[in-house]
Amino acid sequence: MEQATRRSTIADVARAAGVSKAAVSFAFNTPERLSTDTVARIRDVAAGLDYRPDPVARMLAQRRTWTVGILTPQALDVIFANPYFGEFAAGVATAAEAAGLAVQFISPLHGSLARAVDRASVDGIIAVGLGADHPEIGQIRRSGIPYVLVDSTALPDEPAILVDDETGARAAAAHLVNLGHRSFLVIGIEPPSAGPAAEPAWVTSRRLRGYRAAAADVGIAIQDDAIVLGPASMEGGIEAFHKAWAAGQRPTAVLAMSDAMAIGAMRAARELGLRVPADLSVVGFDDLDVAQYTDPPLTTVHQPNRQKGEEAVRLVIDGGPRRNPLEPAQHQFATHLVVRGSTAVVPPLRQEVPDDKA
Amino acid sequence: MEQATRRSTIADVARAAGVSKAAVSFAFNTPERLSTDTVARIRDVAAGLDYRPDPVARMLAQRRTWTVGILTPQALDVIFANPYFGEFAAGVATAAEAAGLAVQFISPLHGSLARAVDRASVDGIIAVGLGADHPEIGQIRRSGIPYVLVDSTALPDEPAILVDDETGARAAAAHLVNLGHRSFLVIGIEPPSAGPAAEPAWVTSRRLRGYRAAAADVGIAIQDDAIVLGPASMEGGIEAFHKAWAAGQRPTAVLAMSDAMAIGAMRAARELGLRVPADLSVVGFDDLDVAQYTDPPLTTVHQPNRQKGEEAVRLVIDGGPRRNPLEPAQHQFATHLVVRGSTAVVPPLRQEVPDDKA
DNA sequence: ACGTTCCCGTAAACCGGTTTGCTAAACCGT
DNA sequence: ACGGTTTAGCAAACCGGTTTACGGGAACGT
Repeated sequence: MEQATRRSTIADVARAAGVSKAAVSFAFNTPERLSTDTVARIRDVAAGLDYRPDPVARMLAQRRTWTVGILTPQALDVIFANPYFGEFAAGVATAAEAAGLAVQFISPLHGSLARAVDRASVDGIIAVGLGADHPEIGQIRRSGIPYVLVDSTALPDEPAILVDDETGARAAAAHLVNLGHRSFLVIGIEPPSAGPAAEPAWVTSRRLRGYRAAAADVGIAIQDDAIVLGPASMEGGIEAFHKAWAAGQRPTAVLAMSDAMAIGAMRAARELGLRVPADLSVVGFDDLDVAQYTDPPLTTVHQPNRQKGEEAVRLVIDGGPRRNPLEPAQHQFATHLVVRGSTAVVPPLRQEVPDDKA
Repeated sequence: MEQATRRSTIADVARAAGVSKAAVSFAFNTPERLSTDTVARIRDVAAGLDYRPDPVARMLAQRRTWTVGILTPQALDVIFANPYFGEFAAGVATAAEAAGLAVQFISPLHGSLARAVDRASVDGIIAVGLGADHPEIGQIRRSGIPYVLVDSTALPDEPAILVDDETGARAAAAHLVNLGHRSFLVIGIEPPSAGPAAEPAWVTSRRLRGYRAAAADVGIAIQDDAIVLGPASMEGGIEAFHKAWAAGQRPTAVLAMSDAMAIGAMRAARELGLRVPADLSVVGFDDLDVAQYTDPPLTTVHQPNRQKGEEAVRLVIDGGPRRNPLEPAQHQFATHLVVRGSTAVVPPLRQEVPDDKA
């Protein structure tokens, strides 16, 4: 029982093969610099010692980590609770794998995102859902590491993946308006940290603008008390709906800013004896895979979750210090409404609500 | 516009502060070794240069990466398609964060898991869903890195997170049997690689044993043509059900080995005009969060997905070379059936099927 | 006044690779 | 036979930290 046998290093291999460390390195990385049989011999010896170059030492020497980080302001457990993130991460993973990159998650360490960023050894950062005013993005900007912002707002030339939230939201609300709905409940995503919920750039605000625009088209104003915020999860959706209901809201339609919350809202509504969509229409946002499998299938605003992830990797990869200035630093995706079964015409009894508050 | 300003190193700080590199290092890691004002001065200078110790160099010197890896035999995009994995990963993330560890995903790189493992710089590996015969786990064993096996089979003393699959599966099938069902379709998870689907240790086999045991209690045998395999995703469930249906299977109940597949199966059944649970009962496995939100809510076998992840981290953390031998290397979790709305008594018309094949 | 201890800080080795000259031998054409 | 070019391989610097061994001086005990 020898104790945890120290892994063999490049020096061991060099010694055993009677060559220099450099030769061993070449044998693996630049074989054409050596004669074929030397390469073969070295590789044999290496295999015999089952030598495996230490990835960390390699990273240090090359000053590349071959890793991209996904940065999130929330703890990973809340992040993973929302399938949206899974789909986005799947996209990141796909593109990363193609580029030979590993994926690492960076989330607050003992409450501090800054600490986590410091600890992280990555070649690029994909920051999702950080408000533009978030202090950490300043830290990242200074650090010189390539990064890309996702689902947040960015300076005009800052690398970012954007989505046309407003148009999508507007389509969602317009759809409901066309079905005769006039009484809405908006379920929004609360901002990650304690930041002011009203930062005009936050996703919630953008989508809200869309909702309001469509409502305004028929002379309806969405009051502040018809807006309830919560975490983007199914539980969050349940709580949000119950809270609104308890506060006396009796909407005929729900505009949820995330499918997870929409699903939760449907559930909560059903618990309260409402049928969806007969008594209550619900529209989500994201178009998750599951949205097709809920019952009723969820009407929602489609955004290309996986593609966003893939594109983010691409942007961050050649988004180094001196990017090709011809290539756009930002990539905006379109959104569109997908009508499924969770929306229907306004229930007859509620149809005539001449004024919002008469 | 100076070019990508090189980040300041420990040497820069040392020079600027008029001390040695060692002092700088101490100032951050072992401040008590220095006088308080020296520490303060160094920290000031460091802050001024916004010095941030290079995590990679630190890893090399300490020979610790402060990272755990989650190893999966499938590509990450398919992994993330199953919410089960998200919940498990959430558990891992929670425990990792508490221990100050980062989380990295290790999945096949250009088709090779071995290559991915070599590239990965982690202190411990959580391998999920690898068959015990998978060659890579040999590689991991040899590498000396602490690891823990999840959802696979392990040698008696090998660190592993286990789940009582058989009991849970048996409960699921027994529930259906009690409702009068006699004609089943089993939807199983296909093994990751091209390995023989029949490796007796694979999850699918364990759960199948449970199903068969309960069926045998009433003299029913589940034939091989009543078993259909597919990837553990909603799409996989849809395809599986359609395939079975096309092959002439007309079960009154479906035993799915994953909730994702169960949800897909419900969907497929509905497309074929079957009502769940009136015409067809469906039982899943996993008890995902979403299982509560499908309609009908899914009857399923509960397993503690998040806890499994948390416990895996714990095991791998102090599962180093010389673990405390008193502590168990393996941790087995119990399972139990959660009855919701997707199961009901067998439809009257199908009630009398005297012999399986008369 | 002197040996001992303690405190503070330094120099240098080290972690395990990669990469940059550089040299000695082989090859080449004339 | 000879200068010029390849080719194959080596030595050493380097990446950016951590850690061990050691030394100088102040404080302490007697």
